[in-house]
Amino acid sequence: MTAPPVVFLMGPTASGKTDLALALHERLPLDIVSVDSAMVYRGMDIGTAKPSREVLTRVPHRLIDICDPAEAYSAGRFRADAREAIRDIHAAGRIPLLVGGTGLYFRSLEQGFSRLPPSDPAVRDALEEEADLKGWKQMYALLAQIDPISAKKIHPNDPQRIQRALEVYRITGRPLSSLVGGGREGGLDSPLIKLVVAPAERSRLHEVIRRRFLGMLEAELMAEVRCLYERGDLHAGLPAMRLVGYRQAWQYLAGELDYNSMINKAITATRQLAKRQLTWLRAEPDARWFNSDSGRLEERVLNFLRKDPVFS
RNA sequence: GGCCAGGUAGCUCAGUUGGUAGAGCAGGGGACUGAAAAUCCCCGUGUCGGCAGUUCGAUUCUGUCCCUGGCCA
Repeated sequence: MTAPPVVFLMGPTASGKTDLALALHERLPLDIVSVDSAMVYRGMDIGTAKPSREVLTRVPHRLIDICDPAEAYSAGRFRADAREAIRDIHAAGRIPLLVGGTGLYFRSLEQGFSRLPPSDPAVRDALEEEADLKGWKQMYALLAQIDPISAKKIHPNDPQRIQRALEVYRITGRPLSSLVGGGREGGLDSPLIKLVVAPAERSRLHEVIRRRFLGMLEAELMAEVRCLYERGDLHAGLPAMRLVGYRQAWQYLAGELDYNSMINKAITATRQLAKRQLTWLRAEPDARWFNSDSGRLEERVLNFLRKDPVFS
């Protein structure tokens, strides 16, 4: 008896994953788990293109609205949360449909992680302060001393990864590279069906992204962001406030951007996000691709799934 | 109509004391082990507005024409 299966539905932002997932849920014994680093945040609905309130109550989605924007969610938490969700769904005799566009989350779930410590805000703050003082060049030099192997892999201009490598060293006393060397563990051992939906034409995706953002503004995105802005305990450095759209809207509210620049920069940032997502997807082995801008998408995906013994 | 300032990469502009040019942004490709909608790496031939002249050689100098913006009529 092999482990029960799991379906991945992956795609860049604005490719229609959410609607497709709902359609699949209606016709097959699939329950939805979100794989989205932005939809986890509560009170961030319009800009993350979450399914509507109405849809969420009718069709449960796991891993949406599970984190306050003041907190940093993480790939590590995702992996644990997702495994629990998968276990529950399997226990109910159904099949998990993991839907989203966050490449790192999919990979960490599928392949697991090396035994590394989770991030530690206190250590990060300390490193941040140190870097403000000495500069990241110095921090990189430090890393090169304690962990030359990691330093070789990390670009000197990549503060985020330099910081993580130093953090791991401070917490464990061991270089990141030595811990990663042990390989990953805790990956999924379920059979996987991987679906990718993406438009064949990039220009088409760009157009959809533009229209969608303008639609978000009409849906009162600014009121939503103003609400977050006025909470008082949030700031621009938080992961949640660096999300595409929210970052630019925040800058606009802070008077750093005029309204039109805000719109243009948000749309541009979304396009760039979609491009990065596509880079993950192209590297994904064994995925079945569906063109999202030719017709009858649901039907094509459904036909494909029904051919699988899992659904017969 | 006159004067001035411009017309250089998709956009904003720099530059060449004459040897056919380079940044930022956009765009494309890539990386990705607890922030990942994040963070980073790589990629720049374009009649240097048209035509003519000077010159071994003009995008660079001269003339002329066209276009844009400003000022004056």
